[in-house]
Amino acid sequence: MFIYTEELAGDIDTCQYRRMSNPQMLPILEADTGAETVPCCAPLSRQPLGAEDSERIAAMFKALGDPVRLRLFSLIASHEGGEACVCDIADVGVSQPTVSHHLKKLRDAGLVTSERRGTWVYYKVAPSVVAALAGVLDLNP
Amino acid sequence: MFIYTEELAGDIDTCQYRRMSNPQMLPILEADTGAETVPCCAPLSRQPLGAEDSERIAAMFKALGDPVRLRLFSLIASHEGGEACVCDIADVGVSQPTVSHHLKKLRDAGLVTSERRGTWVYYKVAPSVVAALAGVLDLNP
DNA sequence: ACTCTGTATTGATGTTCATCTATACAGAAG
DNA sequence: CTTCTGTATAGATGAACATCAATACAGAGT
Repeated sequence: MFIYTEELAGDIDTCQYRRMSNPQMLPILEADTGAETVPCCAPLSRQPLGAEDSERIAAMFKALGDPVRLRLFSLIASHEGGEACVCDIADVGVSQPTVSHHLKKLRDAGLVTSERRGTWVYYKVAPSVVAALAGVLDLNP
Repeated sequence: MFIYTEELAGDIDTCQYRRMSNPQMLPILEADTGAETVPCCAPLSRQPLGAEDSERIAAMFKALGDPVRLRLFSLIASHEGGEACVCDIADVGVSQPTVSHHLKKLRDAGLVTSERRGTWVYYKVAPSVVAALAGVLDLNP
């Protein structure tokens, strides 16, 4: 399932890996930049997370830990191109300011990025961040 | 990455799937029973989650959304056999009642199960639940 | 300039939550 | 039965959070 760079495995918590289904290396960079790459860790079944890694990764899980945010995220992810206008996904049963608040939280967690195009704002998933999160959960490295 | 039962895909949110890396079907059952099987959904990039599915799955992400709980979970998952005594993982910087509190939350979320053996209590991961969570995050179905 | 629509921010409010101390419970060993 | 150790529960407290109404901001069109 995982191809894991063994030279880093026992050395430090933060290390590189790549998924077989999405074979791209993930260099270590800042998460909240919304860039292509993210810092991540070995699957949880490999080695326990350190205190700092736990903080960083838990923040991403926490962002998905609200039903409204998870729904918004899934609406973005399942939209064509992994991108959606706010106007397309705003109907989740809460007020418009609350939708905006939750989208900001998803953005701050590095799970989505936003871009204004004229009147509308488009949100898209940050694929490698999410792949890294899924990788952390992988129990069969 | 995913083999997805297409006959259910467009029909309803809750549907069956299996992972290629862990090729076992996951029939639909209760999550908090701690059983082998869990109810889960298509990857988020397939279709948006419904309101009820969002509640259920967000509860699992929320359980991993605290640094202490994520560390405890990783300590359990990375222990040999995916199982650990509380005494082995209790050193995460908070008091003993707080550790117990967090372990209960992980158990209530269906992510771990617990078993008393004599004086000690052992916690182990619920693998299919975690695999299902990882599957939900998969962006390349 | 003015207005209209889409999105973000501010400030307030009630709820949830993480944490602690104190205490209770369970099993083992005297 | 009593004591000791490991784990869980109860209750309290301060912080974080989800939500909303009101308001501000940004572009587009008239």
